Amino acid sequence: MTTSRRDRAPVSLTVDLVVLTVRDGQLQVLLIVRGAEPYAGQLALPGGFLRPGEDLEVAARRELWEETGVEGGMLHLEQLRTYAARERDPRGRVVTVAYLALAPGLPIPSAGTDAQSARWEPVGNVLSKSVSLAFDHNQILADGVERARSKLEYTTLATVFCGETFTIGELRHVYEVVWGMPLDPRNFNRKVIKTDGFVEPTGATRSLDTGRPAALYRRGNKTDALHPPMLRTTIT
Amino acid sequence: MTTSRRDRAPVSLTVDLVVLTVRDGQLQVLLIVRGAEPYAGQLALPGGFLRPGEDLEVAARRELWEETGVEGGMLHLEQLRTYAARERDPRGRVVTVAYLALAPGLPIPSAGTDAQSARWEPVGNVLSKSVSLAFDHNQILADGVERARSKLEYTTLATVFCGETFTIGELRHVYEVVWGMPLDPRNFNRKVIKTDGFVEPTGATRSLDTGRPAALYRRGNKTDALHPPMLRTTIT
DNA sequence: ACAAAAGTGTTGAATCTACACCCATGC
DNA sequence: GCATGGGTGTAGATTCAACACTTTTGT
Repeated sequence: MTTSRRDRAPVSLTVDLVVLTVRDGQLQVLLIVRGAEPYAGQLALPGGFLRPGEDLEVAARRELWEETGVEGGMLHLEQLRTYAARERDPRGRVVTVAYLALAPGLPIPSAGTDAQSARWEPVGNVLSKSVSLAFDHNQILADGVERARSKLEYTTLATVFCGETFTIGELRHVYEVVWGMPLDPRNFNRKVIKTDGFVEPTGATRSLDTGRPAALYRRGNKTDALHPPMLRTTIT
Repeated sequence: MTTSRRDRAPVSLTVDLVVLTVRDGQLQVLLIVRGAEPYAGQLALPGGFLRPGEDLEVAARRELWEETGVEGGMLHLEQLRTYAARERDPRGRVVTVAYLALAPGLPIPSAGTDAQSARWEPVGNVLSKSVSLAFDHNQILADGVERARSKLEYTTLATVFCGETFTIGELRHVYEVVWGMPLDPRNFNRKVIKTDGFVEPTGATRSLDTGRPAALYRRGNKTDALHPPMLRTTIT
């Protein structure tokens, strides 16, 4: 190690969050309107600077709370990727660690202290570039959505989009929205039920406006890997 | 954004590499003996400080070359994860971005300028703690191996462990070593051949010491996703 | 001839897909 | 009754796992 002290680039670290939910039959992302330069007034992912001695995941939950009022205590949070391109932030060398959060349908967030406002936006509007985000946040969002899509295939993660208890139909709805394709309700039902540890019945049922009441389930004990995976047999 | 300047923790960024290869029927990782404090004389993953204005992936290839003499030009390199626990480095707040590299059987590296020596070590010896690494590198290695194992299932990545051209037997050997389980040569053959874009025949054959010569293949045009995946049907 | 590795055939089991069909509720 | 969504049955196609068997080389 002959690295001299001046070869060690000191950088600022930020944490940004891709918070996804399923609302109104669409996959939506939580965005804020930036209140300060750079990119003041523009839409961006929630996030901010890591504080001295703070852990990344702690910082992620804190920023989420401060900027959007969303309580991060019980949502699924996983590290997505780190972005460090030189020109990504006009303030200098700012490296960001992006996190992916998946949440059940959340209340419309109330503006916190650090943001003028926060809101849900359908990801389709952002990915198609009709809504443009600050920094490289369009890219980060695209990576997050891609991660979510593929994780639905080989993990039980879809259940975190649902509430504490849910019907198989609701779970199927999550898959259909995230993958953007219809699934056969009858085959989906069987597949989920017979996959060990995916969901477990609560015994209760839920009545919708119309139709037969559906059995309610909660998340199974299998946290992640699905064997065999839920296949989307169409082309990718 | 009311973040004051002192709330922005300046950190040092390092890049560390989990370089995996298949040698002598074992999955092996490239390690160096640290030449400087902290952890001088102890084994560690190759890596080092990011230089001002340097991109992460460039830094990863540079450190690999400087510390081990391995030419990173043509090996598969992907970001693994970022580690930022407060106590992970005695020098202060040092955050590391870990990269995973997969390479065909490489020559035994010659020591470079920054390391007293570099060598291959079977990952089993490290994961079982009979070999202990500096910093949190044991954890980083475990995460890298886990990533490699699962990527073999649903991507064509196993081919990067092979040379430019390879036999199906060699490819199967990669799977067997990384997954640590025997596979049926006959079924494996068919599965790989019929999976569109996995491998394509070169027309040539290769003779081993004994047995019928095997047809040679090169990587197919499908870079990543495998549909359907190569399933390990046994318990995980 | 024999050993060894490559590759093909085949068979029964399991799974997937596309339906027909029944069930339970609100209106 | 009728619309609507929940859930079961089932037949044909596809895939999988296991293993017999043939092919092609070196010795």
